Amino acid sequence: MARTRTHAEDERRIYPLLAYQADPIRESVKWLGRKWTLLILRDMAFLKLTRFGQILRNNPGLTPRVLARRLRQMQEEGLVERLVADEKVAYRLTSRGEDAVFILLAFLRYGIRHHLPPQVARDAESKS
Amino acid sequence: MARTRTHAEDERRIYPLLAYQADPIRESVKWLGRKWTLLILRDMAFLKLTRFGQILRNNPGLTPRVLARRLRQMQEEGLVERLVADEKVAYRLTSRGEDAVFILLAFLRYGIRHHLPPQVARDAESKS
DNA sequence: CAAACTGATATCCATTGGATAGTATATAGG
DNA sequence: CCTATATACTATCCAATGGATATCAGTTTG
Repeated sequence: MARTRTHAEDERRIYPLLAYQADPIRESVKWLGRKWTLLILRDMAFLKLTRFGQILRNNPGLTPRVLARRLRQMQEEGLVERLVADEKVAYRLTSRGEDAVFILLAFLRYGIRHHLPPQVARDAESKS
Repeated sequence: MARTRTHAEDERRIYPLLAYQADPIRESVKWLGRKWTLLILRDMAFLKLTRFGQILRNNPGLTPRVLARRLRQMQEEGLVERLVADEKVAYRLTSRGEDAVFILLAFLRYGIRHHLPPQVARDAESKS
């Protein structure tokens, strides 16, 4: 009864051979690709929102529990910093967080081309 | 005991006023931002992979169940098409799927800057 | 002084994703 | 000819994540 290998076993057999596979897309997707992360970055980068409540109100569907967890993760990953001044909390992008604007612009461009009513998309294209 | 409004109720109160808020980043993130979607697109766009098994083997952690579901969703969203020729299945990017390369390139650039060992990152920058 | 707003946290349930095993069909080798 | 292997999946089951709601402690505001 020779047992066949499972999928995970196959992977463990194959991947040690590569040892360190530099895979920048995989890495950056891993850090930035979780739900809400890019939308929070957009609010901070383009709309200059800094407050918990502002970001929460600007993202229908986002709940306080999820926003709190995402902001904590983004701090751990060095994308944002949490500042307390005058008893008030403010979140600010780090330089690493600001570098994500190029990704946001790529999504913006794609969204304009594919997710707007055609007339609006044409107007937007002609302006750029 | 005047009940306070829930978060979801607040949203329903606010958002109908805006009726249609064109939000290209939100839309494109919604379609492309689910786990594995961008990595599958990368495999197809850059590595020219077309087969289920190729994509599966190229993404450690991705399981057949998830890949099958993601490919089906990506077909529904018009990102890929499923072709059967000669009893063999092949997946191909649609033009909409190919437009996602700009997003992939933005992630690539970010990943090179922030998720590679510094020496490797410098080498990669100087070549571009 | 009470209501409302701030930045959260706690509890609970639904959805999604991951690990593993198994299917049907086809081809290859001993 | 029978076994082994590959291909493209599907089926079960469990774990992790996300969403809805309520709540809280500490200001502000009316």
